Order: sequence, then structure tokens, then C-alpha cells
Amino acid sequence: MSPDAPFAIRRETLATEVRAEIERLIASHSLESGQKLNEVALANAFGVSRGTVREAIRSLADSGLIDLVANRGAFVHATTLDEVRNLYDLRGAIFAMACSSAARHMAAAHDADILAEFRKNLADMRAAHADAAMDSYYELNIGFHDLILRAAQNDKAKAIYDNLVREMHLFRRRGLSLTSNVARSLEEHQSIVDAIVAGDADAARAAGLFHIVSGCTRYMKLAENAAAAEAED
Amino acid sequence: MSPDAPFAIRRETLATEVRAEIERLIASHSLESGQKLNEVALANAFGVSRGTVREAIRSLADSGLIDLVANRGAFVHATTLDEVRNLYDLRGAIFAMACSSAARHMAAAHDADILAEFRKNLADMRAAHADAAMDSYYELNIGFHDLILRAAQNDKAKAIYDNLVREMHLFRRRGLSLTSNVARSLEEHQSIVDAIVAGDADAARAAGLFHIVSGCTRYMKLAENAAAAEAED
DNA sequence: TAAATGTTAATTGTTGACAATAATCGGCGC
DNA sequence: GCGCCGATTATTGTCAACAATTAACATTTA
Repeated sequence: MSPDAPFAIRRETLATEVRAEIERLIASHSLESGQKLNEVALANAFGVSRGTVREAIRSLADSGLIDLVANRGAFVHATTLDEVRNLYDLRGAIFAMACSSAARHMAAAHDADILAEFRKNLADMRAAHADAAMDSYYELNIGFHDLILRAAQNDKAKAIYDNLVREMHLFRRRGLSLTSNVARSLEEHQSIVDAIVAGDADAARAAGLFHIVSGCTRYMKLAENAAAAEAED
Repeated sequence: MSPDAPFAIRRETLATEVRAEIERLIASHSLESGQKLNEVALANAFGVSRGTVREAIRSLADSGLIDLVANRGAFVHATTLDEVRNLYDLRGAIFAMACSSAARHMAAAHDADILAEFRKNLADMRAAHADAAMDSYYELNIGFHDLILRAAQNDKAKAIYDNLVREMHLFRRRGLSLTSNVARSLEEHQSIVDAIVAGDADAARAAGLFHIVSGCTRYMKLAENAAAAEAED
């Protein structure tokens, strides 16, 4: 009677679709930071009941994408630069831990499948870099981090990490091209994989932490420049 | 929790109270691991509407305390020993990061207030240890970790950490007394505070990680013994 | 005019009812 | 007896209406 099928065909519920739709509205800046979400308006727009959008909003609130004030409403969370720094700190801590765990698991039981996936991801990324195919590079980068978290075999960590990435993505300032320093990022990926393959948990942790800290530094620099450019207008 | 007005009478919403009540049912083992939650039964028991308990259940699911299967229902999440290990890994990563951040902040701007709170917590703990007052020790231990996460000034990290602690607490096996090795735990707290006061981020990170790893080791040992004792019956 | 108060409109919190899906049970054939 | 299949029941997903709270506006008063 226990849920035996792990990959049970769970038909998405309406609320989850609405949630995804609202996320898209935030990502596309149709809903601005700090803006209030009107339940009836959203319900009408999506052609669903108010209770359904309520459920979606609550879910987004639990993920930290929306702020909830009792009896007053829901507001798109406005992420400050200090918060982004904090999010990077968190990402770094979790990602480094995941790299370490991945190395440990690889040392304990050599997993050829996931190793092949790592190799393919690295190769594809090199190709994308050579072709200057920046859009596919973005996807591959997501895929790489996903691989790490899967190799760590820590579902909870993966869920939290995915949430962090999603939040950082959604509130990323418009026009910040993160395609710079691709070559360096690729090197960092390579050294992470090397440490994992070698089964060196400490080296993997260090390489993982360095990767995120570097990413944070790059982002902060871009944000500074963007702020300076805005001030000039 | 009140963002702006300190004197605001934030009347809790019904769903929030119901959520707390369900948590209590899980903690008291009135709801067993893996057990199914019946919405109408809970609604009747609490004297509220089904929609309200639905909202509470969804919130618990987002926190990972409950597993949700579409069209089939909600089940109390059954935490395995492997999962507990993963949770400890996560706690360790976040706690170590928090200790590091706390040290960094203390070095940048000496905060006398929080320092006094640390000193008081350590003194109270020593007193509780001397009096063998284990129940108050438990509270003080929670308070210590809370202080660290506050000193780190990372709200998101604090929210996630609190969630992890709550989950580990709720699914703690009955009869596992965690009051052993209080003296050693106290020493670890002391060395964490020392590193933070010194503004040594690296030392604080190391001390924080060691504290959680030690706690994990102690817990695993207890769990092993408990399993062995059960096998004897 | 500006602050304070009373009144109305808009929005959220909560509820009960209906529809869709999954679990249960009994008959039927083998 | 055992397993498959359809009808019945129970439970969840969704909806629309009601109650409580908040925001907006108009009115009064100093």
C-alpha cells in the first residue's frame, strides 16, 4: 500500500501550473519587484478559481519568491544586493558540500554513468564556447550544477539548491549578461570534476566553493557597473 | 517576524495555527511516519474548514515534513537514517558558513549586544550542566544555534536552518536521549564563540563544522545502539 | 487648510458544495 | 481458490459564495 512506484505518473495539478505561470510573469518582469498580487485579477487572467491561485501564491511564498502579509496580500519579493550576497554564501556552502559528497561517493563506488555525463557536459560546454553559442552554454551550466547535486545523492540539498538558483535567476537584473569569463568558469568546472573523479573530497569542496565565490565576485562587478551606468543617465 | 511595525498586533491566520497543530501531532507521534493525512478528519478535529487544513498541509509539504501525491493525498514524511545523515551534512554546511559570516561581521563591526547574549548563553548552559537540568539545556542549545544564525545576518540561511532543525527534531526517534556528552558540546560552543570574538572566519567555520559533525557522530552511535536494543527483543 | 473621524468599496480569509480521481468491494470466469 | 473487471464508496481537486479585514473616500471640525 506504500507508494511503490517512485516515478508515479503524477498528473500536474492546476495549482502547480498556475505557480509556474506566475513564476514566468516574475521572470519576464510582467510582475515587478514589490508589486502586489491581486488574487481575483490573477484568477480571471488564468481562468481558474481564486482558491487555486491562492494555493500557488502560498507555495511561492514558502519558496521565498513572494512575501505574505496577513489580511493585506502577497507581494513580489524585492531582492536587495545584500540578499544576493547572502544567497551566494548559501549556494557556496551547499555546493561545496555537494562536491565533497560527490567525491566521497565516487571514491566509495565508482559510478561510470554519472562520470560519462560529466564528461559529456564538459565536452558540450567546450564546443558551445568555441561556437560562441551562449544560449546553449547557459543551459549546460545549469545542467552541470544539476549533475553535481545528483552525484551528491542528497535530495534535500538538491531541492534547496534548486530553489536558490531559481530565486537568483528570477530576480536577476535585466541586461546583466553573465556570459563573460566563460573560459575561466569552464576551467573551474574541470577542476571540480577532476577532484571528484580522484575521490578527493577536500579538494572537491575547495574547488566547488571557489567556483561559487568566483561567480559571486563576477556578478557583483557586473551589478556595480550596471548601477554606475544607471547613475550616468 | 513582524517586518515593519514592532507593535503591530499580527493576528495569526487560522491556517498557520492549524499548521502548528499538525506539527505538534507529528512531534507527539500521534501521527506516525508514513501515515496518511485525511483532510476531512483533520478539519473536523480542529473545527475548521477543509480548505484551511489543505493550506496548512501544503505549507508543511513545502517544508518537507509531508509528502504530497496528486489525487492521492498527503503522507507524513518517513525520514530514513540515510536522510538524517544528509540533513546533518546540510546543517553542517550552513552552520559552518554562518559561523564564518558571524566572525566576519564581528570583525567588521564589533557588536556588544550579541556578544553579551553569547556570554549569557554559555554561562546559563554551564549552570544547567552543573545542575544537571537537562530540559533547560535543550532550550539553551536551540538558543545558541539561533544566536549564531542571527549573528550571521543571513535571513534565508536562518529560515532554511530552522526548517532543518525542526525536521530533525520532529522525526527524532523516541527515547533517544541526547543529553550525553554535554560537557564536550559545551566546549565546542565555547571554541566557536572564541573564534567569532577573535574575528577569525576560518577558525569559526572549522569549529562550527566540527560541532555539527560531532553531533552527527553522537546521534548515529545512539541510533545504532537503539537499533541493536530493538533487535534483542 | 489639515487632521481626525465615519462611511463605503475592495480585497483577503474562510467556508460549504460540486466535480474528478482513486480506493474498495463483490461478482464473474477460469 | 485466484485473479480480473465493473460498480460503489471515499477522498481529493476545484469552484463559487459568505464573512472579516483593510484600503479609499467623503465629511466634519479645529
